Amino acid sequence: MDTLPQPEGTRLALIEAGLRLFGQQGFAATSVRQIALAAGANIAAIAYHFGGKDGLRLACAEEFGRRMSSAMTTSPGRPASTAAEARAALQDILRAMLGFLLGDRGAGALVPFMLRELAENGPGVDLVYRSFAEPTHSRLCTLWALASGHDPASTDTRLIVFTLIGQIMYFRIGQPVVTRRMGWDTYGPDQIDQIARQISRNLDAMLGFDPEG
Amino acid sequence: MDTLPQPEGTRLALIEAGLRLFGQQGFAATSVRQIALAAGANIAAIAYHFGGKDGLRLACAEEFGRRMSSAMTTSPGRPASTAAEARAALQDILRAMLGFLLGDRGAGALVPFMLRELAENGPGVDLVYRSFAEPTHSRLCTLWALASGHDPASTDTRLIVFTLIGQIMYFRIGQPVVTRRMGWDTYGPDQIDQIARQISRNLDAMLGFDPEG
DNA sequence: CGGTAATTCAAACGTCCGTTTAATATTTCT
DNA sequence: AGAAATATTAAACGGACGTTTGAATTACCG
Repeated sequence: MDTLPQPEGTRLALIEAGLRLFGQQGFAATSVRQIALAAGANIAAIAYHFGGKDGLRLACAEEFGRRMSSAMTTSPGRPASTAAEARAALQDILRAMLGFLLGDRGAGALVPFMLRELAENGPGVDLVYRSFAEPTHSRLCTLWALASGHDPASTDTRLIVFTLIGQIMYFRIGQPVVTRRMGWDTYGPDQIDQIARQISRNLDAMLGFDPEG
Repeated sequence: MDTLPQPEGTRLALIEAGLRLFGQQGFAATSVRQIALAAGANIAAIAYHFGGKDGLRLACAEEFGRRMSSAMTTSPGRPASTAAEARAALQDILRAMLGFLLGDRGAGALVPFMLRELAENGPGVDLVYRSFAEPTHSRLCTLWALASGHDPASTDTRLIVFTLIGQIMYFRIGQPVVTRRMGWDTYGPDQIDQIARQISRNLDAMLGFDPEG
C-alpha cells in the first residue's frame, strides 16, 4: 500500500476505459478485450499493470475515490453559523447533488460507475462510502442540525438526511421509470430545475419553514 | 403471444432459479449451468423451454409481473374520500412499501430481481414499470391529490410522489451505505419502524399537517 | 554508448460460456 | 396398445473469456 500516485499513460487510459465501461455495462458484462480496445492498449497490459481484471476494478474504484475526494474538498461553500444560513447551504448542496447526479457535465463516467458498484455491492463500495457517501452525509447532518436546532449526531438526524439524499438519488437510479411516467425523454435543464424546486419545497416543509411568510 | 398460463414443473423451477440468481448476481454474472443446477434441470432445458438465456430472462420478468400484479390487486385498502382518510391511506401504503422492500418476508427474490433489472435497464424494466411502478405511482398521486387538495394529474403532484417513493427506495438500494452509517448490521423490525416513522413525519410535513395540533 | 529495467506486443493457453445435437424417456391421445 | 407429440438427457460444439508466455521494444541511467 504505497501513496497511490496519479496514474498516467497506459495505466490511466485503462482506468478511464474501465470507469466508463464498467459503469455503462457492469463488471461482468465488460470484457478485458473491450477495455483494452477502448484504451488503445494491448490485452496483456491489464494483467501487467493491475494483475488482472479484478485489479483494474479496484484501481478504478481508487481513481473514483481520488476524483470524488478532490471534487468534495474544492466546494466547501461558506461556513454557516445561523439557522437561516444553514438552510440556504442545505438548499445549495442538495441542488448541486442533483446537478451532479442528473446532469451530463462534469460527472462523466463517475456517477454510473458509482451506482454500478453500489448495485453490485462490489469491492469499490467501500471507497464510494468513504470518499462520497460518508462526507456528504456528514456535512448534511451538521447543516440540518444547525438549521433545525436538533442534535447532529442523533439517529433521527441521520435518518432524515438519508431521506433527503434518497429523494435525489432515486431520480437518477429510477431514471427510466421517472422519465417515462413524466413523459420526458431525458433530464434537460428545465426538468432538473423542476425537480430541484420540488426538493427545495420538501426541505422547507421538513424544516417547518414557510417560504411565504 | 398467448395468454401466458402459469408455469409449472421444470419451467417454473427454472424461472424461480432465474429470478433468484439474476437478482442476486445480475444477468451477465449468472451462467445457465448455475441456473440449471439450482433448478435441478438439465442445461438444455433452458434452450428448450425459453429459446435461450435471454428468453429465460423475459420469462422471469413476466413471472415477476404476474406475481406483482396479483400482489397489487389483493391489497386495495378501503377507498378514501376525505383528505384525512387519504392521508391515512398514504401513510399505510408508504409503510407497506417500506416493509415490502426492506423486510425479508413475502418479497423474496422479487425485489432483488426488480432492482437488478432496473439498474441494468434490462428488457424487464417495461414489465417492472407496468406491473409495479405505474400502478403504485398512480394510486399515490390520487391519494396525494385528495389529501393535499391539488390536481392528481399535475406535474408537481407526480414529482412529489416520486420524492416520496425515492425516500423509501433509497433505503433499499443504498442499504450497504445506510446500515454502515447508522451502525446497523441489517434492517430489523426496529430499524424498519424507525425509518417508517421518519417517512411518516416527512409526509405530514409535506402535507402541512401538524400531528401535535 | 552499453546495459539494465520497464513496458508493449502477438500469440497461444486452458476454461467456461451459451447453444446445439441426437438419442432416450415420458406423456397424450386415438 | 400403439403412434405422435412432448420432455429430458448426456455429450459435444464453436466461440469468447481472463490469463500467461516469451520475444521485441522502449525508457532510463551510469
